[in-house]
Amino acid sequence: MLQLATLRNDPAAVRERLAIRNFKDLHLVDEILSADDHRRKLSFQFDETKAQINAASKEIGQLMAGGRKDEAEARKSDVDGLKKQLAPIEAELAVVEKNVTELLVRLPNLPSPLVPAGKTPEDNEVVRTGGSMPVLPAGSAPHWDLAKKYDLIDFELGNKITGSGFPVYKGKGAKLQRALIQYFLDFNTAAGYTEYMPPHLVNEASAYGTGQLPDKEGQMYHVTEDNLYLIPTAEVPVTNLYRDVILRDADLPVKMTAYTPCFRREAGSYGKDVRGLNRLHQFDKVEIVQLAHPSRSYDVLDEMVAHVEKLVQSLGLHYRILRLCGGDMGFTSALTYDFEVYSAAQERWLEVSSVSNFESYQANRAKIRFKEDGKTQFVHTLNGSSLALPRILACLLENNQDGNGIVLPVALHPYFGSEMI
RNA sequence: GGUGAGGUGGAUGAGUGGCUGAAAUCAGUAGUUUGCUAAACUGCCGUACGGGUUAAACUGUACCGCGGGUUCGAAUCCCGCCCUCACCGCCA
Repeated sequence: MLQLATLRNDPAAVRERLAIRNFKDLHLVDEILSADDHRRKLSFQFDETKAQINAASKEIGQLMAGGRKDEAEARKSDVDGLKKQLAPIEAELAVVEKNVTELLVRLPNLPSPLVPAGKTPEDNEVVRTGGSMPVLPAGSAPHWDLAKKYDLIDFELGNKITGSGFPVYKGKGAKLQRALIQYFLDFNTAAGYTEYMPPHLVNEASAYGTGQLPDKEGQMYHVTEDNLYLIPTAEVPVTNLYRDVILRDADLPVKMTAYTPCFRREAGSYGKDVRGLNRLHQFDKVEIVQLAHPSRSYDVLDEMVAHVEKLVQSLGLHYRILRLCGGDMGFTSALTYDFEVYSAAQERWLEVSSVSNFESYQANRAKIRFKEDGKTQFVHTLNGSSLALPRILACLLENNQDGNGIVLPVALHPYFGSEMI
């Protein structure tokens, strides 16, 4: 969530920034400020009254010790009166404090100045394009046909044992998944990211820490029996490794990478978007996460984008990098770059990575801080996919089909053990 | 799942009603000194929200797993919850 100080310092600027992402409830800014004002007044009253009570209590102790019982009793009745005053203040303060937080959580992050105005994906800015447009031979097929032809993925079996959106990878299909995961992890650790294998279920505090709760409650699978959530991305457990931690400035940046399956309910999705590997309830992804010094976070973002770009390039895919417009950006992000690769058989771009700077928005929720020159402040958190597997696989299959099989990029040969499927 | 023990500041660990926001040790940090791959000594060293100040200094409140209760006063007593550990049971 945003820091109250940000709102207090320049509410007009906050409204202006929020307008970039077409945020409608701009009145929340003033509501929060006046609620906070109220909070501060009550808090002051509470503190003052409580100070009197504390002082009196101390005195009573001394009077009792000195055997001056009558005076002590008199002071006790003073305290009684103060406590009667305090009760309503305390009750109201609790309500107001809760109210301030609830309102504040409803504000999305402020878009960085680089974010273009706009409402829909069409308004996203193409930053650059790379690789070359694949030319397919006659009779080429979309990946769901190829997956069947080469017996790589069995969607029907997935339907049978779980449901749609839960594919079963088989034989070389399964091995290719494993090869991709290992290749991605090696690529990331070579760039200085520490590899983690986190739990795939998280508790409520973790889901709140990275902003999945309360906004995206319905998007996660919820194990109600134990009140745990299946992770929608490794970002959640990995970022939360540092929840409630105060680092030293010398510790920054913290660079982490993890492979995990990701679970998403994707309520409301339908149509050709969900065909084959395009949109799944369970998929595999390798994620990179960094905790950065605020003054360096945009350099770090550029570095992460360059890192993912090299990885995409090494797979020989035609790609483009988009700077998301205000209307298309995630709730918690300040600036997001999406990577899309071109699916030749489907003739459409597929998102395979999303690299974002959350500035202090997540850090404020998760209380991830660092100390510099004696001052404690929030880190900036960043993360990106490096990479999500299904759509990469879709493009690899479609773009590299030559009638006899699938020609794999050189980078994967040592991991897959052969050059073709 | 059963039984028992326990959750205190970065770590270890004292603290069973007021002198404790919390001893001591370690780690960290600033400095002094002697000097050689380090030792000794001294100071500082939790977080949040307020008041105050140009900024400090200074100062108030809350927090000893979480929530509630008893009391003039709670880390300390009571209740509920969560978690951890040990042993047993089960089991990859």
